[in-house]
Amino acid sequence: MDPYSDAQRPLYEVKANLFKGLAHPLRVRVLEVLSASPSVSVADLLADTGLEASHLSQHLSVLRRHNLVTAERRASQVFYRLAYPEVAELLSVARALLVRVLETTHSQLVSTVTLPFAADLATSEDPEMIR
Amino acid sequence: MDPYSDAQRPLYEVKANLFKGLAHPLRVRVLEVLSASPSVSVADLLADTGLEASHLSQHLSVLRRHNLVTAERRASQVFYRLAYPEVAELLSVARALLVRVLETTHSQLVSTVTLPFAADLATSEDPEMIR
DNA sequence: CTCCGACTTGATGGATGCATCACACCATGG
DNA sequence: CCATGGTGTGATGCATCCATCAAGTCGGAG
Repeated sequence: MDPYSDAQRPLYEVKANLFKGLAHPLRVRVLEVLSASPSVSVADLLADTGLEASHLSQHLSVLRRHNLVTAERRASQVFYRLAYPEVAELLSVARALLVRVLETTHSQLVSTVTLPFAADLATSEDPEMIR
Repeated sequence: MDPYSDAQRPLYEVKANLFKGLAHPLRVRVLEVLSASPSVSVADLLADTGLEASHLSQHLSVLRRHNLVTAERRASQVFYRLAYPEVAELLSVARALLVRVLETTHSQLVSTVTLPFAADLATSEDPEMIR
């Protein structure tokens, strides 16, 4: 990513671009693994994800391009780590949000399912609320 | 989003899906505006973003579907707000990460540009580091 | 009731991302 | 030097997302 152009674009565009880099399950998985270890070899990531080497490499390339990870070659092996500890923080906050979402929507769904008139109650709680 | 299927999918998939919902500049912009106000009318969002109504509506639909915002109709107007305060927190942490990235990459670029031998120095700092 | 402003939904062409296979590059041992 | 293990890059068909226009729905005033 060109640091000059990032510095000159609106922050919401730069943020959206960051989220694009994060918007694939396997890339999130890789970052989670890297959050749990200081440094991980590509071989270990291959074992963890079950991906073919070139497939993982493509995803790692995206992560590198977004400055989310750094790569270090040691002999014939390459090791990856998070480029910044803030990446782990971001994943952690995302998790907290999802837990919250899940608690809320799941409890609503459960109450709808288990109570015979719950559908009516749920509707009358906030009749103006469009979901 | 189906709460049951989210509860049953791996967390990294659910996270990635969340990031997909965030992966467009205008959706980030909307969330930022909503982070700054308790409740914002669609008309205000239209004015802020400069979008055509149907275009904004499509993006708002994505945000609703991802449980990031809630909508409330009052007479002929609709008002939006963040579904959870954690959404603002996530944007804030993303910002902190980007600031960090920008500081780091920008200072590297500046040192490369301003010092005649800086390119050599930057290279020898960590010769094993692949960027 | 009709009309109109506000907003949403549907359809679609073009842009971008993903998965896969072939090939390239690097490091090391024989 | 060649062979091999480890990893990265390029090309491409298919899937998904984005932007845009047309049409639909809701609420309220006359």
